[in-house]
Amino acid sequence: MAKIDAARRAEIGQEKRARTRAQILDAGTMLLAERPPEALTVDAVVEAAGVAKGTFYYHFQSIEELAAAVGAKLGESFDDLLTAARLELPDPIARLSFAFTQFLDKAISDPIWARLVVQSSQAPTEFARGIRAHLKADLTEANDQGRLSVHDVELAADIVIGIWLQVVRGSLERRAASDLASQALNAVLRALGASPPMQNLAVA
Amino acid sequence: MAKIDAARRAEIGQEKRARTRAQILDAGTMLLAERPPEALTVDAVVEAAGVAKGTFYYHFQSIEELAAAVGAKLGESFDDLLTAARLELPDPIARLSFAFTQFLDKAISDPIWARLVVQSSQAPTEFARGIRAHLKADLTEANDQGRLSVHDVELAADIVIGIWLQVVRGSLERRAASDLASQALNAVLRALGASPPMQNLAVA
DNA sequence: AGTCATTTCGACTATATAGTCAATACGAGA
DNA sequence: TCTCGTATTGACTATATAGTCGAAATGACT
Repeated sequence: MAKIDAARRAEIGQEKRARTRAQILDAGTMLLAERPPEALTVDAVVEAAGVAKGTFYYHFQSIEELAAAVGAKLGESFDDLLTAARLELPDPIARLSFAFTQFLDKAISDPIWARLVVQSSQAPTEFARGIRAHLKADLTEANDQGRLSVHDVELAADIVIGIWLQVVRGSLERRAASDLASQALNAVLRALGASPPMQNLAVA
Repeated sequence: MAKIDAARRAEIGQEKRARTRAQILDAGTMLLAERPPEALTVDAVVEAAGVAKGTFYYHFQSIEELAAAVGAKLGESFDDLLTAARLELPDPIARLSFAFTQFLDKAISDPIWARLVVQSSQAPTEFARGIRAHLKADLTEANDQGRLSVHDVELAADIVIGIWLQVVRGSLERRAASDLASQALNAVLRALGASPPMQNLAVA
């Protein structure tokens, strides 16, 4: 007897636990891509994840908590797409353009991700506010440099986000044209009254 | 006895019936402005409408049918805002601009309507397709006149709709600036690469 | 006041979904 | 093989929602 290493025991379970949690999270991701959280049932999740009902409640307190976890994961995916750009591009419009294109390319190549983002855009979540905050920072900087026709930053953000979201919706319903991303980006820049970033960056 | 006029009887009930149906429709409109149809329950509707459950099923077969009726009513409200413009404005860009502004003004002055439209934009309904069809017709005509930079009509439609929807969302969360509508319209026209309509709208 | 087609009501049964918990399975180390 | 902390299971109770239906109310007309 004697030695009962609690920490070790917890460690042991961790892998199995993490795997099951990931299963549930993936199932939730898939389901939340096609319906709003209000219409998501625990039964549907456990069936899709292939686990028992009790297991769901062992990992999450409620559907809302699962939805929050999915939202957090989604937020990370956005950060992943951005980190490279944020450091290397000093020009705010170039940064904005790069991010816009990155996100759009991702949406076109990963429809489930795209559907999830579109669904999430309905009820402003934490990650959505983060994205908007970054965008507004870039827009403010560009505006301070006198490079925008739209001086209202909130409106400018709505223009960028609005076009992006609707173009993504369009790409989910119709086949996306090959030059859709650059076409959409140009439209955004024209809408903002911003000239395209000077030199060609890695945008092309 | 003798005379039992069935047609007359039906006519009698009509007024009461119409009133109750309108109550349910209004309640459904209010509730669908704040949640998606998948999350709407019959109990919630009948409570909001102040009628018994059986009454709901006497008028509608299901929540989906109610949602469709609300959608149809919404479609009519769009048509009402358009009919004046459609006949009097021969210029497609002027027409588009007028409609955009009309819809935006309506959204700003009627938040419930705005919320309902935003909610409805998630799952493309019949009326949404109608709006888009009209828009595409105007855009096609303008493009045929060589007045657009965006030649892809689907993309052009997504730009207009996307900006509109997101600006409406913004106006629901923040206070709308006084010149929001014209600012947004100018952004749309720039995005499309269309010069603003000539001076007076009454002339081509 | 009486008649009767129409409308409304709400109690009732079905079913679906939420949330709990005692029992079981798992698996690394003794 | 056995122990024991952790993870998983699924049957079970609660509650919520769907959908039905006989009874009651309504009101124009006689």
